Amino acid sequence: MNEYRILVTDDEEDLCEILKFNLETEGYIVDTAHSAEEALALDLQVYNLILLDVMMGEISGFKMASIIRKSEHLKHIPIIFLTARDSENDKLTGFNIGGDDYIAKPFSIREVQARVKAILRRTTIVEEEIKNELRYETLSIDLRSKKCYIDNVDAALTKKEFEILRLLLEHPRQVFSREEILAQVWSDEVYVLDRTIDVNITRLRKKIGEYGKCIVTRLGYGYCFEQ
Amino acid sequence: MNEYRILVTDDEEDLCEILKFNLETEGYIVDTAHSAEEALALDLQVYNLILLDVMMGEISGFKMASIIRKSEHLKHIPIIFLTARDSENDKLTGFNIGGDDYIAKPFSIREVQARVKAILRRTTIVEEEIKNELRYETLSIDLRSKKCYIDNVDAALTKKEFEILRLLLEHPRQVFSREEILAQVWSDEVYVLDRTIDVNITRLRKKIGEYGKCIVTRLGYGYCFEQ
DNA sequence: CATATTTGTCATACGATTGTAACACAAATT
DNA sequence: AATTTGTGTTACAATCGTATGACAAATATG
Repeated sequence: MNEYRILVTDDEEDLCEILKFNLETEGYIVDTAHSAEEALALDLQVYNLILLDVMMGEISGFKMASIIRKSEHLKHIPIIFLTARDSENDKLTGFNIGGDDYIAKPFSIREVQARVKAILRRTTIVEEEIKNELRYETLSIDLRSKKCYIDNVDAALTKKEFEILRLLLEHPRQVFSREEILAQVWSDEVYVLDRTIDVNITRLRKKIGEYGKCIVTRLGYGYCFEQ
Repeated sequence: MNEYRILVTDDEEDLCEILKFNLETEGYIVDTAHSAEEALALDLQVYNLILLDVMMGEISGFKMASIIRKSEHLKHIPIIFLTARDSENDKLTGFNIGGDDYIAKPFSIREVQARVKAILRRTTIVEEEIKNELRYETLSIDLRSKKCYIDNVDAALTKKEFEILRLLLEHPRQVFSREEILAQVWSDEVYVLDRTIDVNITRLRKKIGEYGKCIVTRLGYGYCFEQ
């Protein structure tokens, strides 16, 4: 779930390999294609990002990008164009087609890594907002279905457990006193003892496995989700 | 308190209204302006976010953004650019001006809502963190996480230690008598001896290393944090 | 209405925090 | 210099705060 798939499309095979190697050291899964035709034959929707050379054989990068942008299943995939040093026109065309970024050759590997990271971060934040989920590593909670997943497996939290986790996850690093948790999670319901929270925290911790350690007890203060 | 004000600036009045309506359903307070001139006449510092069309009459969105970025009172306000994909705008490099995000037209309302939410959350988290921090050189305390860091390393203070340090740090150079410290930190809890404070001060000093010297004893008066 | 699930309370055990006492030392006062 | 007063420091004990299992009450579900 934390793994991003990237497709590198460039007719220079050496360059493809350099990019592949350097992006893989960053933890991405990288495939390569050496022409637009080859790329379009792949199942593109598995990719989270496409690096696309502008100048390629029969079908140019721009042409390929516009094909992608016309496909319902693919149009959301961010595209970074690679092209020969700033011809302002190319840059314009690139953005017009809907490229998300643009890197001029020759480029530094560092620059590519940075831009890739920035784009992926931006798009995943937005995707999470659209899906209404909160996430920390492979722990995610879906605010619509009120479910908590760990490695995409439902942790089967009860209502109280879910609401406590939600509160903590919405404000990471902030310590919540028992009074605050009571006010937020139990709201104006009947009175319950402070100790009740401890018990619910214990149950929650047990259900979320390793992530249970992220719910930290701050002695005398309360509880807190630590990243 | 949870109300965010957003300014939408676009010369297409219909689009402004659509955005206004859809952002208001999300609970934001939305104003609109139909030109940069109109927008700049407003008291911009009340806004938490500005949505800015790039292509507008006399003053472009980029121009307006750079004006905002040059103002001390406004430069922190996040800006999301709205750009037309088919525009001939030759200032795309202006993304360097300091936009926080950009959205290409035509866009889905969902996408706009998501990006707005993402940006606002990000900026408020940062603001909260700044607001809730007390700092002296490389010693900092975070009032939300109740933690004290020295050179970004957690000093692992206990509750009493933290609360004493907080009191002193909130009023540097002010001498606090033991009675005052008791009242502030122990409040109406059980009685404890004056000497208890000495011991806690000693423990605190030990934990904050070199900064321990900043907690100065004023003989016959009490303690004080000296910068 | 019966059953399953969730939630709350109690009792106990354990460890961290905090308070106290005792002594050593420093500063002020005589 | 002697005395008084105030503070630093250590060690130890008391207290406090929390984790957790077991059970009961409440709530949801069929």
